[in-house]
Amino acid sequence: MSTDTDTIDSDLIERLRARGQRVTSQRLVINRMLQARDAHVTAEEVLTAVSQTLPGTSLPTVYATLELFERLGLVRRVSAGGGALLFDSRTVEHHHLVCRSCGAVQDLDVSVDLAPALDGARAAGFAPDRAALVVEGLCDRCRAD
Amino acid sequence: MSTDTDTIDSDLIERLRARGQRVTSQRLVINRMLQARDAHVTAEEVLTAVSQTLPGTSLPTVYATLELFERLGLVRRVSAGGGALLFDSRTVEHHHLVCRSCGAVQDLDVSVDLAPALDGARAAGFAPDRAALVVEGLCDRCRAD
DNA sequence: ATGACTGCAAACTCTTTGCACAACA
DNA sequence: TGTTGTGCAAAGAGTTTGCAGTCAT
Repeated sequence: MSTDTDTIDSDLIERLRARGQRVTSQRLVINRMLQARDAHVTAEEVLTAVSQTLPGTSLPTVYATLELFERLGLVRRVSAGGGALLFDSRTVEHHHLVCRSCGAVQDLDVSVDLAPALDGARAAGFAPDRAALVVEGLCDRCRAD
Repeated sequence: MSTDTDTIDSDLIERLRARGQRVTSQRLVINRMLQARDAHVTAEEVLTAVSQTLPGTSLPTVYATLELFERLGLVRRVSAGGGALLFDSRTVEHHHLVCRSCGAVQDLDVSVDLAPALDGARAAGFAPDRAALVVEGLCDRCRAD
C-alpha cells in the first residue's frame, strides 16, 4: 500500500472528481491527516491536527468532510464508545477493545468466524454490510488501579 | 425465570439492601418497566413509561437509576448506535443488529465462537469482561426503500 | 433524626443547521 | 460565473451537575 502524500492526494482527488465534488485544501489536509494517523480519531482531534496546517478550519467543516469521506469509503464510524463519535481510517474489517474505565478504544486484530452471525442476520430479514466485535473490559493501564 | 411483579420487586429490594441502598418507588417502577419491556430502551422511553405510573418523575432520576441498576447488574449499556444511550435489561450475552438507515437496534441470537477474540484481548494486556458482535446493515423495513 | 434520593434548573458536551462570504471549476 | 464549500454563530439533542427539599430507614 503506497502511503506517500502524492498518492494519498491523487486518490482523494480521483474519488472527488468521480462524484463531481470539489477539491479543497481542507479536504486534502484532513485526508492526509487521517491516513497519517492510522487510528481512531474524534472530530475535535482532527480539527486540532488540521489547524496546525490550516488555521481557521472550523468544526462544522470537519464534520461535513468526515461525513463526505464516509460516503467515499475513506473512513468509517466506529460503533464502540458511548462518548464522542470516532472515525477510523482503517476501512478493512477489524474488531475493537473498549476500556470500561477510561473509554479508550484500540484495535483487536484476530480472526473470528462471523458466518453464523451473518447467516442469522439474513434469516432475520436483515441485510448485513459488516460485522465487528466490541470487547469490553479493562485496558492495560486501567488494570493497574 | 419468574417474572411476576412480586418476584421482580423482591429481587430488586434484596439487591438494594445488600448494598445499603434505599428502596424508592421510582426504583421499583423503573425496574418493573425494564423487566416488562424486554428490549433496548432510551432514558426518554423509560421516563415516558414510568410517568404513567409515577407522574413527575424526572430525567436525572432516570439516569441515576439506570446507572445504579447497571452497577447492580440489572441492566447493561448497549454498545451500538451512535445516538442516544441504550439500556438493555437482557443481561445475558447476545449480539445486535443495527440498521444504518433508521438506527434501529434488534437482538441477534446466534452463537459465535468468541474464544479467539478473548484470547487476543488478553494477549494485548486487556482484561475482557464481555464481547458482543455489532452487525451493521439494512433492516427489513429499510430494505424496502 | 439523619442521610440518601428526588426534582428542578441550569450547565455541559457533542453535533447539526442557517446564512453570508469565499473559492473551486 | 455559477455553484459548492467554508466559517461563524446559534440552535439542538442528550446527559450531567448543584442545590434545596423530601422521604426511607
